[in-house]
Amino acid sequence: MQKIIIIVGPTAVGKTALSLALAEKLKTEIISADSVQIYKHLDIGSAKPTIEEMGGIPHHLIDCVAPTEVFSVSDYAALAKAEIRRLHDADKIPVVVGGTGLYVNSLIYDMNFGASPADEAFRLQLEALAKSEGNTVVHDRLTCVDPVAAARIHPNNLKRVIRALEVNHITGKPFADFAVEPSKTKDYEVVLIGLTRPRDILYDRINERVGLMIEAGLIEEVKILKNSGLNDSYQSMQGIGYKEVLSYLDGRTSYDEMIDKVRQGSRNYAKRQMTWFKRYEGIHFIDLQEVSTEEALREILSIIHGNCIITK
RNA sequence: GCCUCGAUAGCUCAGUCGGUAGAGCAGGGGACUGAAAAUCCCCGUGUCGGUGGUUCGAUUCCGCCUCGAGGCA
Repeated sequence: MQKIIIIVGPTAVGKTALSLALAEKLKTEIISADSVQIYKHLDIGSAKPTIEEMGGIPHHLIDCVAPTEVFSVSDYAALAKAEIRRLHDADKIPVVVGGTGLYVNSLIYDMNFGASPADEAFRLQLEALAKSEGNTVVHDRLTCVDPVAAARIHPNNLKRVIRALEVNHITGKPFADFAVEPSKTKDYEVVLIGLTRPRDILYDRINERVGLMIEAGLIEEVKILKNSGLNDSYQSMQGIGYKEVLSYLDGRTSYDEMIDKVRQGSRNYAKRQMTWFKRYEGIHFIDLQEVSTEEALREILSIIHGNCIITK
């Protein structure tokens, strides 16, 4: 079974720098697992590595779709798996790097996304129903057709309730069929590395990075996107840093407030990411505050080669 | 100097007709199967500015003090 290395961690922890060094050492290529970097023209706000930073190492699943397009996990899984196959065929160990937990899940678990695409009209209809009759009415419908899924999804989590109904609507089968215990993929041997830093230090880094993004021209970047016709109804514009700057450009928030909101959103996001990654069985956490890049690399290499040194 | 209004959770504030108090945000924990940087759930003891007084009992009423905002001189 061929190996893949997956490096995860909260935003601003230092994934890019480490993965670049690792890819260099392994003479391989990088596959991104990031739901915003997938978009073209969302560069500064998504902390996309620049061409210079990439230093000649090929990156995949970055700049794949236009900001006007809708993109989903199943799209991601298909594209990423194709890249992984290609690298394996070339005898390279793919390095997957990213902070989007669901995308990572789509690679390490066997997930069945195939059967039910999105049905926009159906979603809108149920959203309207929820607005007029309340969330519980929609949830009650789910209880009728799929009590198992209904029991697992909170009535207020409208998105999920609607998705479960959508699957049922399209396939005629309960959502729970797709949501059994996730089974680990047999396609490859996954080496999972989780990058961490003490909470307060990570938050400081986030706050600082937002300032750097502004200096680097984030507002100008969003202005161009806005002028090209994008607004907050687009999926791509829901990213942290984009929605807030858009709101500022529309005069709905002050400059200072906008900066605070971007920082806040990033911090909250980092916390959610950490919750997600903590759940992975067999993940090797490395605290970048305690070890140097060199030491981290050495540790990762020894994990890859079997003699696991597990860090605390 | 005088008058008025404030002072309650890390922040913004609500409230207690006198029986020691609660929202939003922040923060913490968690969930997550085709929007996931999205979406959602759970967690609130704080000398109620200080100090005297009235009272069985004061954060609440009264006096004084401190600090802040505004007004009049």
